[in-house]
Amino acid sequence: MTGTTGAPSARADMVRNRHLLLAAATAAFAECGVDVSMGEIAQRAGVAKGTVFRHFATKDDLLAAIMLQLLDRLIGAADRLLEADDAGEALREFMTTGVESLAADRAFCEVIGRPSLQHAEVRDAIDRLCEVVEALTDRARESGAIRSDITGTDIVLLLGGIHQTAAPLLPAQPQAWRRYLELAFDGLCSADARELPYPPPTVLRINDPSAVG
Amino acid sequence: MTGTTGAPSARADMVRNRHLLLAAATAAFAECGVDVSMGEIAQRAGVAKGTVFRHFATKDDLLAAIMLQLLDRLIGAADRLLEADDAGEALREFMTTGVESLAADRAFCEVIGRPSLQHAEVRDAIDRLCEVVEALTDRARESGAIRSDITGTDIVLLLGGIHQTAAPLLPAQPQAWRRYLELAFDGLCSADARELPYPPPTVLRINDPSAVG
Amino acid sequence: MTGTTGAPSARADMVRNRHLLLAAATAAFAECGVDVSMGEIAQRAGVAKGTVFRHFATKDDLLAAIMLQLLDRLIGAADRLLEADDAGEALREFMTTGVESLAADRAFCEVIGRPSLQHAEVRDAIDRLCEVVEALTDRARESGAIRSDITGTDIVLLLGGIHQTAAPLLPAQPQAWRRYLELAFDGLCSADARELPYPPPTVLRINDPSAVG
Amino acid sequence: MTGTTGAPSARADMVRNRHLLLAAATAAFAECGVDVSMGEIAQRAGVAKGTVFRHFATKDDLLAAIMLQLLDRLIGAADRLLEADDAGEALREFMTTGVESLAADRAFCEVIGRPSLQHAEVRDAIDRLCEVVEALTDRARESGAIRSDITGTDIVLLLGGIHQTAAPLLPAQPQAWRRYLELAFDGLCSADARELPYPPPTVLRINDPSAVG
DNA sequence: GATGAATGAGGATTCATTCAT
DNA sequence: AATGAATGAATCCTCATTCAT
Repeated sequence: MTGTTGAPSARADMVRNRHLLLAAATAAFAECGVDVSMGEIAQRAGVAKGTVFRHFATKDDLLAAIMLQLLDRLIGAADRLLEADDAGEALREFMTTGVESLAADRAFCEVIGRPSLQHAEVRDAIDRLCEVVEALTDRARESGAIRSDITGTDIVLLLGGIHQTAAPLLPAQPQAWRRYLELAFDGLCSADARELPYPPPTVLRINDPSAVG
Repeated sequence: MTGTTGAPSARADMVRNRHLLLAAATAAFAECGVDVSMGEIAQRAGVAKGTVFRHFATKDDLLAAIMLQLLDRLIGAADRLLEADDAGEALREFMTTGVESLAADRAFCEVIGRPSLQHAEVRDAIDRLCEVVEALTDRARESGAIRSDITGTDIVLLLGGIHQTAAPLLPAQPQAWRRYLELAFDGLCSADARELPYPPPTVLRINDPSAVG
Repeated sequence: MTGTTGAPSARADMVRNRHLLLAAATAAFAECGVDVSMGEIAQRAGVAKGTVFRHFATKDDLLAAIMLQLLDRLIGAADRLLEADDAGEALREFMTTGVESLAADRAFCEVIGRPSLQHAEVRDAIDRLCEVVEALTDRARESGAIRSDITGTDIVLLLGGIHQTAAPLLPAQPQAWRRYLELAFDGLCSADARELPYPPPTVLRINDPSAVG
Repeated sequence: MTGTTGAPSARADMVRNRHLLLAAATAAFAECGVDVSMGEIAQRAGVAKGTVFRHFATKDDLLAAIMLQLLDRLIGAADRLLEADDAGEALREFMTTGVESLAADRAFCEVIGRPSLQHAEVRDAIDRLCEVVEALTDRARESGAIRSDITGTDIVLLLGGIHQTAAPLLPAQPQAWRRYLELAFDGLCSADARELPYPPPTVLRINDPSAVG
């Protein structure tokens, strides 16, 4: 019956702190970029600096945890949309969710290529995301909703690209990404276009020069 | 007879150092992001730390100088392409040049929204770039090469977005951006698509919340 | 039973460090002037550089803290002497204490007109000092111990002046200030002298050109 | 006939530059204190930084040269006043000149105890100043204008002390030193006072602990 | 002799991380 | 497990001084 007693156990406190920290860090990174200090994050979470390090041994670990959160959310969304009737619409919805998530997070662009993304867990999550999006994309392709030479990894990559396209506008026009999402989607649909000039990425090994794919 | 003397003047050395520095800084920022230290840049350029500051009073000034370099290159390219016969092809060529330039520069994404971009010169260069690309886009639109609801600022923004899309792949596949450039271009051409859901940006005032355009 | 535990608490250590730092900084500023580096001060206090900044956010804050220390000591001394029977002797004693305190501090002269003296706390302390010394002076004047045209602010200013007079001698003759204190006091007592040629300062707003008093 | 030709010789230029520099440095030190940079001084003098160093090998040398200038002026003044009829008035006039000179120079107080004052030339000038002021003081003492236990070195030291007394007021009340000069003079005249409690300084070896006088 | 570019030691300050309580 | 004080490496930047032209 652990967890049902009135007084919060030390364990429960820890869980709560972890959530507090994750939330505070997400907000801090989103607003200020990856250069926010651990001190600022601790302050936002209302805990002492030492507590941050008890939960996340290094700043990179914290960053990784946040990325993991985002990735898990996306994986979940993609998973659910696998059940949808209209495969094309499902893909579009997934991308909407994806770009919207990124749009709230100034850190994402900065974080690409940081050591944090070399955390095994993050890499695994990216792999899983690519897999499920691959499935989503297969269905859309098979249903004729998108052209034939688009892969799931393309879709995953486009999320960041679309976000970046709109990024400079976001402070003034927080919804501007919708324009570029649609534009990208139109590209994905143009069935009559000649084939894309460069082979699709097979694996997504971020910043890993050994993965000459 | 200026410039024909054999011995390098102090002035000539200074110009050389400035070039050395600009090159070293471009490379350093591209590889390591905006957080490379001025010391690292000095070392790469083979000069003392003080010399960096003699040429660029602050780190932001150096960053601005580099951005200016990039912007000027793009402005020049766009200017020249204004003379081309095939307006659609000209636009595509401009975008190719643009994305290629960005692809060499990891700092670009990070730099969006930094104070350096509030340097008047940088803002002016962005304005000029938008203007000339607007002209380029007008011609392409009028010739029917691209759909009617695309503006020059869209194009400028897409440069960064396309680059970002491919960015995670670049260490392993340095040409991967070509795929996403083509994909984006297909989007620009899909004449039968419904109109884009969000109005085009009118001005590009990076990170300026007052510019609700 | 607070304070009776054997092991020194972190808090107690901090207080000790703060005292160590204040002492080290006072000595360092006194010996070397305001240009001693924070590093030197840290070293003298036997702590790391970061610790100095944890206690005093900027060098000016540290300087202000030291000045505050000195001022508080003087205010306390003046306060106590307000109770003395012989008003003239009380004033003389206060000045003795004052000059003696300054004599240990080479930084005092340099610090006049530095931003640190614009710290509100320091200004307030100077105001308070002037007030209590004004009272001390009033009593001395009323008792006929000093001439009629001398104000408390004159006295406060004289402290620095007497110290400065002897300053060049202090390394070789640490007590030399006593000679000039006595000389100044004789000036304060010369009842038969004609009135001083320039009006007394009303307020002491150090380095504030707007305070044309 | 050197120096009478129309075209300025290199030598004449150098002399002019030296004067320019001395003037600029005096003004700069007076306004900003000893921490003005050599660059600022060069700029004020309208010459390049290298030129400053050709004339004054180090910053301390420049500081010494300026102090020398001031000391020479004071020596000259004292010399001339040796001829005056009223010995007491002559001393008072000398002190007026002296304090006035110091009042224009924020650097003076800061410079006491700097290595620059250990320049042999500066020490010699101080010795000469003390000598001639000693003579001036002797005459005043003999004429009964001042008390018997005051020496020339006392007078020289008082110059700095009187200046310092008024220093905090000078930005707002540039003439305030007159008040404290008069006050000091009254002290010097109080014939009925008991003897000063500490022996007079015999030599003035600024900041030289070996000169236990 | 004058110039001003280059040097590099040194300074204030920040911040991730460690550790005693 | 939480705290927050201490650490010290790293950063940007300044400035006296040197030196090639």
